[in-house]
Amino acid sequence: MAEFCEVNVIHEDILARVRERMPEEAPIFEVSELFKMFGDSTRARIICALHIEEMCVCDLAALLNMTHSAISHQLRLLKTARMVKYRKVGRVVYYSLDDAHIGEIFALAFTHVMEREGGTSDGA
Amino acid sequence: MAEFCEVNVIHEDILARVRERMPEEAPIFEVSELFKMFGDSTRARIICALHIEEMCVCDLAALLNMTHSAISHQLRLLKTARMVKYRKVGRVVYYSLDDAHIGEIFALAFTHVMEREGGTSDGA
DNA sequence: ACAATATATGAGCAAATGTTCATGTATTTA
DNA sequence: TAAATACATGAACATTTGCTCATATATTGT
Repeated sequence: MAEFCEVNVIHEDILARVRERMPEEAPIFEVSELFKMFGDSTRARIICALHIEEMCVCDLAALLNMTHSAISHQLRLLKTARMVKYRKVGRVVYYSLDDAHIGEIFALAFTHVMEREGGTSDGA
Repeated sequence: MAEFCEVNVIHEDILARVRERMPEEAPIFEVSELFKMFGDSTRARIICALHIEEMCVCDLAALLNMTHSAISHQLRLLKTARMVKYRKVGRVVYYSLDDAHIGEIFALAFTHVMEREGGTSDGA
């Protein structure tokens, strides 16, 4: 029974090297928050749609066959995560992707998934 | 009171165009499942570490300051999502990223986050 | 064979998440 | 001004998630 030294690291060398090159916790946390937004199929479909064209809440609801409320809640999250922007025309609010990177990241992941299992190469 | 037609689509033209180019639901679902794996800071840190070097459960637990059990549970999820692979040497199990794409996707998102708010450009 | 070690896993639990429902706000039209 | 429309949002609720704890399995060393 080791009563004093409970430090139980198998490979100190590996650990040292990884610690050296490991990024700060804060940016990793932010990246995971960004991915979290992609990580729900409703939001993923919204992003996918907005990657094609600017849309209003009503059209998104019709496209995804969901209530306006559900869409609106999700858009609020995407807005907070700075992934979508909007412009108001009268009482209609048009949403679009806030940054080209958002579409790129989604497209890269889509390609990965399609390559993984001989997909039908649908354009994303 | 419209009693018959409850179809309430604002922009039929936009909707038609988006429907035309929208990918199937199944692959979008898979992409969101993939992103879900990135969308937790513990898993994001694991992926980040394995992007640097192959590691065993014990070392990962030490690096991230978490229990072996927690790490093991997360590795099981990553394994199921085909994001990590492993090799056994005696009773030690070394994990590494299963596909180069995984690292690419993470790196791209990391870059996006760092560019967004003048980060310290830590290599991911 | 037995103890120690490295990892895996099921159950339980608190916290987070996504939807619905009801209601509020802003804008347009009659 | 009043009704209708497009959207936003708080509360409630069921589901999912991620951790801990206990226990199981496999491998090594004595």
